[in-house]
Amino acid sequence: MKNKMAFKRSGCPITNSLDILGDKWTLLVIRDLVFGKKRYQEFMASSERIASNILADRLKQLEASRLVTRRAYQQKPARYEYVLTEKGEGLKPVLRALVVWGKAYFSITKITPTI
Amino acid sequence: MKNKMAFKRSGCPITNSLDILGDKWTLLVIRDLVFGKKRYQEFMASSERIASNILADRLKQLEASRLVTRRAYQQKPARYEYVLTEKGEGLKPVLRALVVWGKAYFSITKITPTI
DNA sequence: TGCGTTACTTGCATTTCGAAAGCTATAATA
DNA sequence: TATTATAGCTTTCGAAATGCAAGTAACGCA
Repeated sequence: MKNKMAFKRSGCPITNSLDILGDKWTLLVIRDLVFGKKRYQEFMASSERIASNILADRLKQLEASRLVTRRAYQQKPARYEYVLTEKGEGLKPVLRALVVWGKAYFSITKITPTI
Repeated sequence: MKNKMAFKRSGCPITNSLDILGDKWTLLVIRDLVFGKKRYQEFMASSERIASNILADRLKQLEASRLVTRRAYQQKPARYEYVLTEKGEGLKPVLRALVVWGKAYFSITKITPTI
């Protein structure tokens, strides 16, 4: 994993946010975390079918950006879970706004997450 | 330009939204449009220094997704401008949420857009 | 005739994505 | 004891996206 955006492109808060969130998967992982998912296989089970390597990469980036915390929930064998930090929880309004917009403009929307 | 996400990955409104908005540039172009920028060179002048081909591609995608309208503001020579549709304007709450989050968690944020 | 402006397009090297297969440690089962 | 299963990843490699630089087209102006 190489860091994708080590420098800041500008001082704009939108730009700073997109440097972390600006791709097709990161906010979906955060959505799952908001829904209470914690484990690797739970994220893998989502209907968007994220590739294993992409998920691992995103979880590492989210940890590096301090949006999630990784901790072992058991030893032998070591198993891990991911939890949103306060910074990560702070993205709920962004997700809510996306839900509102998505519902308003995509008729194919079937599932309506309550965040 | 090939279309990046012709099919829908799921019925989730967040997923549907990210199929259009999920990259590092699209929401920045929309931010500029919200600020009243209309012309190619105005978008090019933004401090994030978008590449010319990427800008052209994003404007085409935004038009295809019906978030912006392209129209000639003069003939001979033909010159074009871009304006947000209602669907595009509908993204303001998303941008506002990103500004709030970006301001809260990035100290390096200098510019504070008022959307 | 030559230069500047606007709105792009093209070429090409680098980077990222993504599907599939593989790996490691341990538990459960035959 | 050997095999299979489970969880949490990592590796490989071809395809697609990105981004820098240069080029193009149509016109106005000097």
